[in-house]
Amino acid sequence: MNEIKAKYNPAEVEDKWYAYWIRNRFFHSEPDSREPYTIVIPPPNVTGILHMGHVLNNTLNDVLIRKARMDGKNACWVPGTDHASIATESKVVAKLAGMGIRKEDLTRDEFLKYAWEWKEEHGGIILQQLRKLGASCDWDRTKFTMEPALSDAVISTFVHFYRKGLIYRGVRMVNWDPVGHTAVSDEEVIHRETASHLYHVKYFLADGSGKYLTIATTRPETIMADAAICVNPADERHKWLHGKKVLVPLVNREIPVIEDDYVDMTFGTGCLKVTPAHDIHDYEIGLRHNLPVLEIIDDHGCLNEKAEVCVGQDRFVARENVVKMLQEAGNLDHIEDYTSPVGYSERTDAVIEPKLSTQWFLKMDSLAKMALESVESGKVKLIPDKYMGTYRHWMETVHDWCISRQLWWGQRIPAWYLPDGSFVVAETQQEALEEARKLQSGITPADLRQDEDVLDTWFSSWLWPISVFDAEAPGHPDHKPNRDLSYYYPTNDLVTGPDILFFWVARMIMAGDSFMGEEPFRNVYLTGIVRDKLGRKMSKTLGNSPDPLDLIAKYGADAVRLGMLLCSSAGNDIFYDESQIEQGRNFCGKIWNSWRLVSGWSVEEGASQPEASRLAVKWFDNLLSRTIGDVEDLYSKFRISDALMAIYKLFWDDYCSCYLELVKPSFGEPVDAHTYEATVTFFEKLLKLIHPVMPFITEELWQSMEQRHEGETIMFQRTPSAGPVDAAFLDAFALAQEVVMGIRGIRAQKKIAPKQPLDVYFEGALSEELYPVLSKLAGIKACKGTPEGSVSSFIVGTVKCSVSLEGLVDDSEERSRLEAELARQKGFLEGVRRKLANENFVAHAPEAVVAGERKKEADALSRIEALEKSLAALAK
RNA sequence: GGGCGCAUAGCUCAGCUGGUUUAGAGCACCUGCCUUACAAGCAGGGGGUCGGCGGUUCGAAUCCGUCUGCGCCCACCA
Repeated sequence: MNEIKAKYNPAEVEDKWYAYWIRNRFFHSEPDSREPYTIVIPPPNVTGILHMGHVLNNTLNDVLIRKARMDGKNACWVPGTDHASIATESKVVAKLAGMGIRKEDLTRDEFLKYAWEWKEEHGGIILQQLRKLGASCDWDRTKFTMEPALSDAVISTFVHFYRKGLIYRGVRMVNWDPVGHTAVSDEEVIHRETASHLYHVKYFLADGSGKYLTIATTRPETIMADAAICVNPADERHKWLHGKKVLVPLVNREIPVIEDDYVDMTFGTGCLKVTPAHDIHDYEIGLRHNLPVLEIIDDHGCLNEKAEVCVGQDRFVARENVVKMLQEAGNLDHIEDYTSPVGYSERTDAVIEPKLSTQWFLKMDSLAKMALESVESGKVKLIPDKYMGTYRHWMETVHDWCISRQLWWGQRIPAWYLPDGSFVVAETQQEALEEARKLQSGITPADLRQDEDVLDTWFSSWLWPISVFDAEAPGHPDHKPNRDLSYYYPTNDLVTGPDILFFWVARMIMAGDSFMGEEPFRNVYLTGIVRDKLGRKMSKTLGNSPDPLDLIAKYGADAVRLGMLLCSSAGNDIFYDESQIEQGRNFCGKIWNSWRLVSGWSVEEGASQPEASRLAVKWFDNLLSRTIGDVEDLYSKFRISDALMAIYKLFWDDYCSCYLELVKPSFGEPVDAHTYEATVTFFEKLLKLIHPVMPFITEELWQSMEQRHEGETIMFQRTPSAGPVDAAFLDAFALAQEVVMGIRGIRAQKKIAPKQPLDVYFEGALSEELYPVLSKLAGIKACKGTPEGSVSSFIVGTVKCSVSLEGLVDDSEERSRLEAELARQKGFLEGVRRKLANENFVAHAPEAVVAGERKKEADALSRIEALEKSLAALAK
């Protein structure tokens, strides 16, 4: 047995054991005959740094993986990072800007060189940080979504879907991010209610009559792109306009008045300006009415020469100026305040500009159908299942996925254009050349021009659970899985946030269905969002997110892990507060000190076991078994925080506060060997139970319990199993504990020192067997018969406990206490009797329930009798 | 605008298909204790008419309806 320090020092212990685990490659997994248990990490952005959300997510992942490992499974947690194309590219652009370099001035290759340098420099910091948290990832398997093999998988997938006719190229209205200079998918647009104005603008008739109509618009800067004015054909108010032409204000271009049912007669003035280039609905109206498309906003969100006015100005600057000009020109009727939803880019927070452009799309109908079926059939379980509804809704209304991005950082779209504008899709340039030559025989490599765009990041991350094992599999449904893939796939559980349920989870299911014919995981545990005490989402801009590494340094990783888990039921948001981490630290201290106590005992081999110790061992053994059963059940339902709380209470309240107090020898006395052995065994089991949550302190203590050898670890110890449970004994013991609390209560109330011996008389169903427990925990002598003189009495269940207090008690105080209790009991009895007097109740309720009520009645009566007796005795 | 979810102690939550001594836990709080493992601790204690109203039932925190207040998702009525 090793010396144990007075205080637990997490910093030193954590680094030591993490290095030990790595040195022994305990986290590494290879396929073998054991049952696999697999988790793939939700890959964080390669240039990201650890935040509290990661802490929560990865702690949960680590708890699951460590638990599985101790359950004897071959546990494999695959780590890695995501290239996060738009997020990373914008960071690189910002960094270059700081160096005075503009992206536009670089070639693609030059830019990518910078980007890779950045990735090498900052990439993987977050993976280093995860080590501080204790994450037991198989680092040998670390993957990056843009590494060559995984990129190849992305390309194969693209080609596969293209050849199946699921990927197409087309001109569509897309969500344009004018800051990121790229299209983004519908899912990357966040709508927020935004205060703006509704501008009422007069459009004069082209016939010079001076008549005009008024339209309401939120976007006056787009009027120069108007192609028509539209009214509802059923709208009587505007019948006079049918077939007329009006002039676009400021530019005086003539446009027709058209009729379309789309127009809502109750909104605004019932007249709509149609701007096909800059509004999705207008675009559709334009298609129906064959209207010209006039684009006046460029990729940067500035007005171009086609606008004729405010050329070169940013769209919001132009808005102000156009309004001024309208006013001056007499075209502005009035302005009203108006709040409407505006789309923002998830990544850059820029206001999304609907923009017509040529993009690549993946047809979602059939994929979404499969993915919906996977969840509805229960093959993939969402935890909690409240997300089923939104999942279904999304799957049923999903649009085709815009997968092209006008960026450089990412997998470049494998399409090559021929000089005549036609294109071929192929995995390599060589193949593309062959394909192209089938179209035009004389094509040379120099004639081919590869598409400039890259693929959406999610187009690579949706392959993650497959490609991390076998990058050949995606894109090749007939591929024979390699050893890793066939062993580890499907993975078991996925822990992630609900915010990427559709971005990522749903699409992984689609990819799994498509290429493996099997869902990529069984359970999806959706965590909440980590918020601060005030309920605000943790964010860098608010500055309300602590640095997890600071917390780890201050409290220890185990404390941080426990603190995060304590308050994290699945799907609910987490209200982070540092006090939770303090609680974790305190628990570490408790565990530490309990072992300090036990390890300090001297053992006397031949000594007989005190009765209190024998009972304590029997009790804790049963309680441990029962709790292990409960904990297993809670884990199976992913009720991690409840499982943790059960172990926490078992350790602290039951083992430390009760068990150790019962078996603790008097100061300087030795402990008998039986008790000692049991105490150590219990402690070791408790360490194993809590190890998945608190890996460091448990390893430290487990290692110090006896001489261990290199290569031994608590990590691979088996989860303690539950033995038979003597429920009757546990109940009897619980009753005794209540008696102890009652006696302690009287001591506190009467200010009687804990060590002052007391005689206590018991009447009723209290097992005499447990008297030694009472005696040790409450410092009393248990007596039979009737007490003489002053007593203070209380009732537990149907046991009357009378504490003999000759000379110590104040009768009037005792009387009022007893009277209050009597009144409470009478009220209770009355309630029970009211129920029993109800004929309907007796007739309709199940017999067992009625019997239960009768038992309550009888118990209450006996308690009342006992209390009355005590009061009568007091009166004497 | 549509859909989903949530309202239980000061805070965070349990309470599964209605009946287990007239609601539980952790934290916080209050009162005693520096009792030789631990003051980051020990012992004790207070605190909720289970959001409002109505209904079903012998019986409702638990089921149904409705109202109120939150949260989330979806949706570009200009």
